[in-house]
Amino acid sequence: MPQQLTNIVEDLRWRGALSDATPGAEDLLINDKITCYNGFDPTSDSLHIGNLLPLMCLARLQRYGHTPIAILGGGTGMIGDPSGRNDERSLLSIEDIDANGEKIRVQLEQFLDFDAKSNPAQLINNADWLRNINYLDFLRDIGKNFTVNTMIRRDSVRSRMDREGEGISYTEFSYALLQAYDYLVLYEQENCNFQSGGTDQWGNILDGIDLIRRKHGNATNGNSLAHGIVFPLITDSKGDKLGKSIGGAPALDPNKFSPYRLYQFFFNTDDADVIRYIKLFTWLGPEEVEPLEEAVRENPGRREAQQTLAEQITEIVHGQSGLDQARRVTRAFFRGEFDTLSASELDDVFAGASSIEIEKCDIDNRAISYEELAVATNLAQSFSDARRTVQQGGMYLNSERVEDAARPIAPEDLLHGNLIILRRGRREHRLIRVA
RNA sequence: GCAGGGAUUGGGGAGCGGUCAAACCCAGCAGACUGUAAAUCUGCCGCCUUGUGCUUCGUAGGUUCGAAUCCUACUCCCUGCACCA
Repeated sequence: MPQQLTNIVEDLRWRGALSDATPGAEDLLINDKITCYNGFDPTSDSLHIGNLLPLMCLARLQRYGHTPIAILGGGTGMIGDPSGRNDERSLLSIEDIDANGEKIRVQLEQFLDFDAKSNPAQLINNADWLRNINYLDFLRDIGKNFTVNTMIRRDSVRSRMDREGEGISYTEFSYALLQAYDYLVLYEQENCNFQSGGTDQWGNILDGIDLIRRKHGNATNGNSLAHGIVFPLITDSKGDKLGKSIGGAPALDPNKFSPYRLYQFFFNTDDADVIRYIKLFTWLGPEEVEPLEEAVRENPGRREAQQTLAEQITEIVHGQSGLDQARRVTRAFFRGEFDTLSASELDDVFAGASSIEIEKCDIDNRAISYEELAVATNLAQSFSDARRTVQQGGMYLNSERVEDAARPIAPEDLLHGNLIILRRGRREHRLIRVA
């Protein structure tokens, strides 16, 4: 009998999404309507799957009637958060920050409901207030509330202080004040009394709460006026950060990381991690997840849970059309269903899988070798790599194992008269269109 | 500032005049086994025109028939000490 989730706290707990919360926070989440903000850094021009957890949690809060605020760090991004880093950041130009911010704004908008009647989401850029700060005023009003003694005790600061050569710049050292100030501003202007974030944000969040306490005192019951909740750092069963194995977290921007690739990324999740990820990253509840848990146990080979995870996330991030596309490409590559696809569906596959074009006459003249194509499509890093892999039996042309890396591509190799599929190993595919 | 130590192929880390494209470990890739999994086993893991081939061992020079290995200068890092406070 699946358990029932009757409130947001039970929900988050069941998902393993709640790592810590300030005293009294849970009571408010259950019995009150709160406003919670979460910051997103414009350090890159796309959100990535590491942002999925905070994003989903804001969305979950909204579904339980709370009001979410997504903060775009257009101001804080100019300084750089030292949390969780062991080296000084290089500063981004304002133009880059703003350009990144615009792209991220668009991505954020799809996760939250901005038209809800009682609790519409908000998207705010902290550049609005941070960029106009007067230094002297800030030192007098805000800086006075912080002691350096406490600040240097933070792990993120201390680890950098201990390093002789690098150290931490005054700029990054000051970061904590800015984020605390954000919280104060949001508390005063938006009635925002919750902040969420990863565990690495715990210190920053507490700083903000403390600042609000100094300015506004405590609630009548003695608890803080402001609260914080933090999410665990998501690692796989080997202890690696999610996405680390492929060298960096997959981007949510379909142009940087196609829906197909996102689908595949999650489809390949280990049995040991898949249920945990479903709970963290999808809307599915106990009644859907428990059967999947059973499926992993009883019949892991069918990969029902992995498929569900991949489908759910792809749809959440890229919508129904993105999911359809990912599915079509998957079917085409892994079941070789090219014959059954119509011309327009084929176009869709081309769109969903990165492809390149080559000239028909080069095929007719047998002017292009397999290894050249493999390198050109980035399937192999170098000719040596291509040959090596061929030698090891890891390269395929249209599902035929390639014996000779130097073999030319000939007209009879074309599928549908204009299509070539390269494959490396079991799941790395490249599509080549012949024009 | 003084005195020592160090910078090696993605990471860690051997090598200290030829036998070094450079041990070993991790990561990565391919194959086998499977389930587009994990574990395990095998192979690979600088580049190319596959060769007594080419370019690599912080940067620039030098010594030598020959240097990652020796010398000089420079850059950066680490450890002591001093200076400052």
